[in-house]
Amino acid sequence: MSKDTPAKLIDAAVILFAKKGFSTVTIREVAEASSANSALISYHFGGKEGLYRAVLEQQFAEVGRALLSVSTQNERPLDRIATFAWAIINLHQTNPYLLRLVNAELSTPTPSFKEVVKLYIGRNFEFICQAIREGIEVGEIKKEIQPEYAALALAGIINFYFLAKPLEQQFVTMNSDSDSEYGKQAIQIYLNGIRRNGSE
Amino acid sequence: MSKDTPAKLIDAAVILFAKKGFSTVTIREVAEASSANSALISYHFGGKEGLYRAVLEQQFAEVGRALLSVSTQNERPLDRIATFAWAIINLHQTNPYLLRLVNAELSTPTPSFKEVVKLYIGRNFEFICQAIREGIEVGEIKKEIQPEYAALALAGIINFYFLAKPLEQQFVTMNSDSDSEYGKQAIQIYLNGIRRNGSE
DNA sequence: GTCTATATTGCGATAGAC
DNA sequence: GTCTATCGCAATATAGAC
Repeated sequence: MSKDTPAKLIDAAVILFAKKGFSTVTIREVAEASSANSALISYHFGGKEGLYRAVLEQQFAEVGRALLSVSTQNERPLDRIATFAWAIINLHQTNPYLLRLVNAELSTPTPSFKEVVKLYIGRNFEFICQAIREGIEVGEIKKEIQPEYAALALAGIINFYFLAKPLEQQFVTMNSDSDSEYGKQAIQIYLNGIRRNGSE
Repeated sequence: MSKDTPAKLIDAAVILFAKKGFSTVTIREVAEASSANSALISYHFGGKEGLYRAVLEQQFAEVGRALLSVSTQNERPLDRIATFAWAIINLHQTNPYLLRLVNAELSTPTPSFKEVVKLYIGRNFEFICQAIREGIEVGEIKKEIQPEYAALALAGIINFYFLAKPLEQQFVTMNSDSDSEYGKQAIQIYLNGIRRNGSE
């Protein structure tokens, strides 16, 4: 059995919205890419805006699933941070459109987006902050580190690479395992950066 | 004497393009914001696209200037990297529209963007790579570090914070010197992360 | 150089047959 | 549910007076 029309439309729209941004994409484009009729977008989703909302919901459902496994583990703080970072890297690899969609909303978040994001991103942010606080308490992490800023630094070092990939490819030649190679380097730099060294 | 029309148009367009992205902004909006006539956009810049190109050029001229002062200094590698990072932070503080303009183009660069940007960003990227290579040679930086990936990590740790600021403010309360506070933490983490420790 | 008025295009949405 | 045809609108660009 082949996919039904709403699913076909969403699948095509995810790619187009991620690549070109909401306003640049036309419903005729989406229709052609999904071999459906443009009128069906209004019929099934109430319009272009409704299709976009459906796309966001489908994509963010993935985030919740991916990170559920991490937060239930119980390693030591530094290891927990590394596990989390790899989960994010894996998420971006398996779902390359997610970050682009988020990015489009970064500068001027829409109200509906804010709600969705605050839930998913806020949860992750708190998870990392907590791991850092614990790390400081048990002496694994330098006590000068401020958990909130250090959490943002981790977000930057992991996410920016995937975000700017189209630009980066103009300067660095990348192959199939550049992502995990970057992950190794980035996580190593970050953990060494916050780790409390014995001498101190 | 008041500013001439092209300058007025560019100044208004910088803000609008940064806030809303190229396709969402209408020439009528720009005209109203700059108290000029919309027809003058075609007259002076040959159209909306030409105005956008002029905006990018004006903004990126700033980047060139900011980096110039850094690259002429001649510190040791790690200090040079720190000086560079602070210059970028300062650039974002004094010019909050720049990164938003870049961000809008991150996923799908337009032709005008590619030409202007490849020059400026490529130059910065090479500058950092070179500093890292030197740092490895003189034993200041771990030899396992790969210069290209480490340069991308620095870009991420510095730029992402400013990029995602509208989102971050929902989780962290920020004040006027949060930027430099973040800068201290981020640069400290990064430099400690790549620095060769004495024992090794 | 600057204005008004308009030409032209392409969008999202819908009416109505099937 | 899906199609064709079309409406209504808003956008860029331009022609032509001043």
